[in-house]
Amino acid sequence: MADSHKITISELAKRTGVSEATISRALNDSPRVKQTTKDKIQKLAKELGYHPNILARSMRTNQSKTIGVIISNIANAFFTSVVRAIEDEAAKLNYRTIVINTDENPGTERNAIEMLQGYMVSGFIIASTRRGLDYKPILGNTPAVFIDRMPNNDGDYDTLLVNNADGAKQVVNALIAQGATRIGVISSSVSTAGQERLAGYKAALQDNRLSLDESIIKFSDVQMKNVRQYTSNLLINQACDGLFTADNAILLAAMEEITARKLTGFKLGAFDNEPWFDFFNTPVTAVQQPTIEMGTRAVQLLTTRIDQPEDAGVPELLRLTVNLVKRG
Amino acid sequence: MADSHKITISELAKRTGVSEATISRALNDSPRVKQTTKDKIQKLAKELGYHPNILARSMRTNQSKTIGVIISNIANAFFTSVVRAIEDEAAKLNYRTIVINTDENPGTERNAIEMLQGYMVSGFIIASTRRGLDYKPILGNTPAVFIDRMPNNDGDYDTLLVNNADGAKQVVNALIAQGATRIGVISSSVSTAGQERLAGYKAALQDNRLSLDESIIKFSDVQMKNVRQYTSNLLINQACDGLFTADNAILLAAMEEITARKLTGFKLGAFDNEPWFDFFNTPVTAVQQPTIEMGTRAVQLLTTRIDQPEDAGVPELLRLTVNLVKRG
DNA sequence: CTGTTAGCGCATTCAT
DNA sequence: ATGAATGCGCTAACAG
Repeated sequence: MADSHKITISELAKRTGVSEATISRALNDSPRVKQTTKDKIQKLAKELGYHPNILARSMRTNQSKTIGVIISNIANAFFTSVVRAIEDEAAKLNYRTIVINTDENPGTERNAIEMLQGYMVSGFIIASTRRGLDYKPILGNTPAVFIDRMPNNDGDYDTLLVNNADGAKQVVNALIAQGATRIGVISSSVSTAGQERLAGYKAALQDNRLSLDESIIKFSDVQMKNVRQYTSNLLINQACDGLFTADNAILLAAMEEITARKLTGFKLGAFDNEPWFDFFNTPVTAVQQPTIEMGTRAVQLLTTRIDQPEDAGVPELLRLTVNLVKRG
Repeated sequence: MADSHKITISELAKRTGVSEATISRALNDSPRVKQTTKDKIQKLAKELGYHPNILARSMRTNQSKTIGVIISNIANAFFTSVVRAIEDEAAKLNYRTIVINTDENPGTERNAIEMLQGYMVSGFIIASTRRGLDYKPILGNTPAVFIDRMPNNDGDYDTLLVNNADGAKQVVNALIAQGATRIGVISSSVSTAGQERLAGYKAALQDNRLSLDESIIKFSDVQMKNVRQYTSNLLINQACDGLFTADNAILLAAMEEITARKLTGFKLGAFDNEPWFDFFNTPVTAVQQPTIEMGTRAVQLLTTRIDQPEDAGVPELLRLTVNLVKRG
């Protein structure tokens, strides 16, 4: 019963006696309106609690100032942090975000993109869950930036990754420096990042003249169902004195097994770092990904492509650096 | 260059020779269209990759099938989990969500609500950050459900809380059972939840005939700047043999101090639980909030109010139960 | 500096 | 069973 009458531009026009066009211009602070008129209109708008209908504006201008963010697994603290940075930077640049979580489900990803097209999103930021997908026909002319994982269409889109191989190598080197000589690894099969991290693991072994044993290289499934079993297998049966987990989700699943079975006598390494790793009973040496930078840069790259397409140049592949955090 | 021509209803009308109205009806599976016509149109729409413009539809129908979610601190794992549940349930009921994080900033909260009004959201789910605010005039007739924190307008809106006092009491009782006799507490001053949890703490002391010492009751600031100092103060200067932290953020800040100064010889309790608390070197007894249930129920309450306002009845205040997880 | 006109894409009367 | 016409709220030509 409060707002019996919704405040629109035409409502303001009626009340002030000027045309809708003038109201619109005044509200958008156009220089083509006399200052006194502007003042009067803006004052009234504030009094009446006018707020623009973003949907109508988006339709009219054919751009919604909204970024569609498609994330493969929001439960992963890494993505949570990236999304947070995306939202902050987007807000700063006067963009809104709509975040969709795909749970690593390729079908969901495609649906999400198409649904967001219906929202007339100005662009996408995507942590891709399907390696093989050709995004060009789906995205059409809509700008997009890919993060964390390389899409098939590298070359068509700006892509923002970290130096996965180097980071993994740093971790494994640290484990070796801590005395480990037989280091098991549980990597991820779903993302390109997992493959690169595995390559870094191998490089570290080679640099340290440790032999490569394929039987202590494991791959987690999407739901992490097999990680606990692999952990015991590596640390007990395979007698590993080191374990490298290739992402956050894998580490936590492995820690469950380590804690439950009170496994000790090995060095633990991980990709992805969280402040609360400091509190773990089993020390974990990890690389911290630049999540804030990744989210911030992604938005900047995207909005540049949206707002100044001519300035954007050819799509780039950027590699951000990671930081080693030694523990134990 | 791919989709040189965007597929709209009028485009489909041209290609099929029928009117836009028929296309619209067919696409919405109206019974007022011949089946064969429907089939033909739906098939073509699929072929051409037609997707409805949600903005146009929302404007026309005056409802966007979108839920505005306003969260006071998304970095808190508790809220992350609730939001996740909200998104899942909303998707199931064919609603979209737009999530805005206010960082406990009251000004941001108000802006967020007004901005989302511009998106014509069908309703709000709000973790309020301002105790004193009267939401009625801002929200108007838009349905809303409040979660985690009691708004001033209880009675006007469905509200979904946990049994804070009881949960805190359970934790403190457990600490006492573990042998603690002088339990310091760091609570939150911003939310109503913090006050209720403090009441639960006091109740537990009373039940166990422990005296209440106001000098070991502290309140965190919003940025948790003072928590580390309080932690040392309580555990060292005040010689507490127990510490109760009233939420996730407070616990983590306290753990920083505990870890840095290697503080031992006390029992730790907390509101909010995370799976990885299992891995901490200092065991923490905590209550797990029903985050999934809270998110799910919030969406159900809200969508009921949106879709069947007559069935919704008077606004309810619901208290969900929490589960104690003993450690140490 | 301001007004008039038109249309974004869609769903919905009211016709037929 | 289908079509014609209208308008949601806004901005962008085009006048003047």
